[in-house]
Amino acid sequence: MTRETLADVLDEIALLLELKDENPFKIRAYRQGADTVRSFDGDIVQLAADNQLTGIKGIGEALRDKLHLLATTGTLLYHQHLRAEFPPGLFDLFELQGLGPKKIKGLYSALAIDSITTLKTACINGQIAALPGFGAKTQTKILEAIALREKFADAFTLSAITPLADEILDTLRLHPEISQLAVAGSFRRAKETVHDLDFLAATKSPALVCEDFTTLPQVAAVIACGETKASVRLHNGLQCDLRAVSTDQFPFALQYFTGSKEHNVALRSLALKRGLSLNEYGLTPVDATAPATPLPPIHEEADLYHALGLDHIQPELRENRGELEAAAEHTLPLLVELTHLRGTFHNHTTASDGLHTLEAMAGEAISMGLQYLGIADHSKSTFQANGLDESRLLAQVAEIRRLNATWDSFRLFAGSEVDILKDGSLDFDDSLLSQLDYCVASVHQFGNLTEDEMTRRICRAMENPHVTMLGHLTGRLLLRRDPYPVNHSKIIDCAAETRTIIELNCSPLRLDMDWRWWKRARDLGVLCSINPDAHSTARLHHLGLGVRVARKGWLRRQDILNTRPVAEIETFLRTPKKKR
DNA sequence: GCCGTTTTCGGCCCGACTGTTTTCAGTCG
Repeated sequence: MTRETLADVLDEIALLLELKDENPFKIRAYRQGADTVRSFDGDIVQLAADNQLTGIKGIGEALRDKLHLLATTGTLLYHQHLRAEFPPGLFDLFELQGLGPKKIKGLYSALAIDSITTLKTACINGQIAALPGFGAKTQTKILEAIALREKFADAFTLSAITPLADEILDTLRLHPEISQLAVAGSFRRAKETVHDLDFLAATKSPALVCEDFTTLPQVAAVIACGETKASVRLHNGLQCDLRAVSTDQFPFALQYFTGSKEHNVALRSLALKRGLSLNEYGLTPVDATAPATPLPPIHEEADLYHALGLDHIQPELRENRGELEAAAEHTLPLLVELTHLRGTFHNHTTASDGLHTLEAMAGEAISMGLQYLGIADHSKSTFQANGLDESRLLAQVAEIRRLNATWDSFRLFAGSEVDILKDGSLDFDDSLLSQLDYCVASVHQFGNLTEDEMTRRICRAMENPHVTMLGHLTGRLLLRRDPYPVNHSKIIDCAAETRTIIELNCSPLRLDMDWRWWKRARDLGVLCSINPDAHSTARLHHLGLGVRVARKGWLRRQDILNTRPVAEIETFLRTPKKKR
């Protein structure tokens, strides 16, 4: 039983209850339960098995008992019974844009439509347009949604759409009727993948701005265009929304459209407790007749948070994972910034599978204003990446020592990305590792082990006194390859115990360890190293992406090894691991 | 189903757009 399974079952129950037209708040409770399970800091599967799920916000008696049953027996009768009422293919229909529970249920009961295939056939035969509540347009839109799903099943990674977002921002900035402009949504919150881009414009001519937005050269199709809102689909399949508001409304709208939905729901509840109603246009007293305490003027987002008695919450933190409570108690973290970084570890050169030489990589790091750069080419077992054997590694170490003598205010650290073998032993023996400045240990093979085996294997590697840090913890490639199963809690505990640093690998497809685990690691005193895993000079610049993700994980300057100046790093690496 | 500085019952965030409607339901964010 895994955390994902627990959460998926709760989500599926929510869907089934929606189909049954159940109480929407009950449905929400299951959804929130699923979110809580996914984001819980700790071994929630074990807690559920031990029936220890008490005092967790969002999980009450009913969910606690159901999760306990699931974790101990692997199934849940309540879920099974609900499931038996509907065919399994119905779930796929929820992925189609424009179809929700009501319509799906209507399709099922009227035409026995129970899969995307049967739906497509019914559309082509014109049966959908004839149904009450449906029509010709709906039928066309369903066919479009099916085609869209076939073509673009995936979300987009944060880094993949950053240039596109910038491009559109640059164009919109030239619009004479737009006075303020921003991207909001999950992009602004630095989610690792995003489904759309949300643009927000302040203007006196909202309808005109919306219309002009739909004529951008990147636009392939217009989904909707109204007086204050427009939605388009770009040529690459990405949906982009624009909201046009007044200058006065801008800070409220920016907060609102940045989300997350969960953060906003919680924030609006908080406002209600203060007798205030919050929406994208303003903050107003619920009871207009009651004597109003005057609200401070709100010119920017920070003013809005202050008006609700909170410290300003940075966009990356707005996931309803404790940031509202921390803002009320004035204990929000002072988040790390790109300018804090002094160097970075885990980078490749032409010696293994990198594109650029030692000198070129060092040159780029120097031009970026860094004080040091850690080299960590692959070890011999990763033969497909031209991993270095003992003699080639020692030659590289000698070369690094020679180069270091040529610089006054920059240095390379000689390391290795040493393979963690199947049993948790390392690709090089201790006598060789002890000659390096540092060592990154990573898994590159046998990704199909069980969670227990994988966790034990990684923990064994961390117990080695020469392993400075753990590389890309789960091996995931966003939207391409699932993470291999590991018990994050146990690995973080082991890292704390063995004083092993965990890498935040900021290669755009990895962003691994996942941001959801960093706060826990940080609280246990585990240090983070933001590493680009750069295979070329250009990829060193992914450090900026790494900082955004680190911020999302609540990390401060002091939580990150490579914010330290070079002299401190030298001392740190010379200090025996146990005393670090 | 969850929750509590309106506390064990009665609330639970809020608005825009579309399509099929003739006053509004459904979906989305």
